Amino acid sequence: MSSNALLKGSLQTIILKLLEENEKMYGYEITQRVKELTAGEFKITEGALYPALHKLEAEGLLSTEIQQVDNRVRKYYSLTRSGKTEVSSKLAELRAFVENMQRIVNPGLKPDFNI
Amino acid sequence: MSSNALLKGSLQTIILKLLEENEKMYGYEITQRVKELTAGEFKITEGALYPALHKLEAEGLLSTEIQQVDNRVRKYYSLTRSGKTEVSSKLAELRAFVENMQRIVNPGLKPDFNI
DNA sequence: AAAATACACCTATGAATCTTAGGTATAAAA
DNA sequence: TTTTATACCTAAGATTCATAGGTGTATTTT
Repeated sequence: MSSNALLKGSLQTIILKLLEENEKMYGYEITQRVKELTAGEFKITEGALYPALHKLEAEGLLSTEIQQVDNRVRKYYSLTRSGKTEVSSKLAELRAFVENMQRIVNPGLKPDFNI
Repeated sequence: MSSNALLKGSLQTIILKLLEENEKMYGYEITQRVKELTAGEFKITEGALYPALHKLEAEGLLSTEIQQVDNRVRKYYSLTRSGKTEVSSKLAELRAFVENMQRIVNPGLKPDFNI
């Protein structure tokens, strides 16, 4: 996804958070939503996204449901119960990461907690 | 480094930023400084650090200087001119990453710019 | 009508980054 | 004397992602 090296490791967090807000989404929709939320700065490639979705499903964090729309197949993903728990955990990790990076790059500055 | 998946890709940024503030540092010192700045939450492993330092040196961003201290060898790293330029670029990337993650996980919230 | 783009899924290969697990050696502390 | 701290290093494997494909339908553009 995109050319930003920092993005490594953040894809699961992004997927889980979007599904926390949207009940169910399909793969292509996720790529578009991320593009639109970040003004095109994050581009999730399908080569990264689909394996990530399959892995989250295999771990029991997501469940799937196929739908036919105009002779096209859509595979909708939703959070399972343990998926919902995992979202909080991933967001806590993200907050900790940002705080710690702030301590390194902004030494002497009070950390903020709005992420 | 540590168990946080988000850290993937942030090591170069950390190294370059620490060297921007310290003139010169050696490898072991970097691991200790990061541990102390993050209250032990980021643990940079030597298996990650040394290859990263060697790569940054090979790319011309860092220069080295050997020193003897009590019969022990220390290899000090400093930013080259292009290393100094690269710091700004990496920090800009970090800010962009955080802002975009905020747009995803805190939709409807004003981004902050203190990183 | 034909060609290109958008929609929608997928996988395989390789690159990059990290963890784990070693190895070498000196100095200090238990 | 053994462990911990200091200080450097590498090799093998895991994980994650980008690139580059493949399949097929629907819509838009030419």
